[in-house]
Amino acid sequence: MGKHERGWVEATEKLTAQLANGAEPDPDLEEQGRPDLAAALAERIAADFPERTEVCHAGNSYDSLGDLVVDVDGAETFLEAKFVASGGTRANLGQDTLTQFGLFEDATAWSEFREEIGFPEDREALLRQFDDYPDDVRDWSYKSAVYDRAKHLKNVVDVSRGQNTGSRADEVLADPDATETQREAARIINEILELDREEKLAYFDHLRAAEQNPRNVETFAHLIVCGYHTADALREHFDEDLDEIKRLLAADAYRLYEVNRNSATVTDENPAELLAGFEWEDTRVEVPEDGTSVSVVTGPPGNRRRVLNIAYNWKNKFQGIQTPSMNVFVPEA
DNA sequence: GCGGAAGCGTACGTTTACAG
DNA sequence: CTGTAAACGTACGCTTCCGC
Repeated sequence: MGKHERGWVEATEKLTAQLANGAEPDPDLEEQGRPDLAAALAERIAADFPERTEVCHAGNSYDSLGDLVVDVDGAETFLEAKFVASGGTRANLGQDTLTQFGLFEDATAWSEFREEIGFPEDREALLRQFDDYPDDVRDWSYKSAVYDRAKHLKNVVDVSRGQNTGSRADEVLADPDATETQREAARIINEILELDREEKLAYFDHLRAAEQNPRNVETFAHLIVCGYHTADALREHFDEDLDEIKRLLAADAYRLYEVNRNSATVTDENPAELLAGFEWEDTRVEVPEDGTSVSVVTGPPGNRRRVLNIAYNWKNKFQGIQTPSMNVFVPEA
């Protein structure tokens, strides 16, 4: 959900609370929010908590977890509500999230690491090897100079929608009918892909050598599993709330509700079940020798479990070009 | 046990909004 | 305008399943 959508989301959350309390819904909120989704969620809360005495909107207040708090005779359950357009609860995070939130001590951020090893210069040198760029590609003083040229190389090898750029480059190189220009573009694409892979492996070597902060790793994992999927949400809850989250999970007092924006279907998830059997001991980020994603693992040697997978990716164009990012997945089983 | 279909997790692309 | 975060879409490719 985009940051631009906070407005209607919050209005819808507040409406949900009013409806679940059997109160008259505020017309302003009905105007700003999605009354249909609020009604669906309120109905579901009513069904799940028939003995409720009150539902409060917790808001985005920094000292409260969840979006809604259901009171049943003084016992509170915290609900995090997500309004989604399609399935999947994965998070996309900024490229430097793990170092920003102190999962590693004294480790260089990914963005900074690339600068230090001269990745941008190496990439530029590779892009400069092609000399048939159109006139409108921007000057090297713009970051977009890289994007424009990469885009052009993709056009030259003719990558179709959804096609993996590297596989297409391989096809071109294997095609006896490909032109020299196409081969040159394909070769450069592949060299940049390789450069990026090397860069990631080198960064992982760096991460592997760094000290970790187990408490921060544990906090990060809990927040992700509990539905805090944006940098802002992580920031709001990072420092203070781990113990509270663990208390709520142990007391089975925390739920995630997902409302589909199109169908108004409500599904729920109990993070406590997702984490059932986890022993929060020796929690750390496992950084593989040969991959481009890391895992948060926890538990003693005999009962080591994977909590999250975190992939280091670039969105847009192809790997090594435009938007470095981290995709977070909760492994299925 | 073999080849193809189906299922599924992930890799990575596009779109959109917004800050500066 | 440029740069970027985040939501969302989609298909690759690794299993697993299944008919033979």
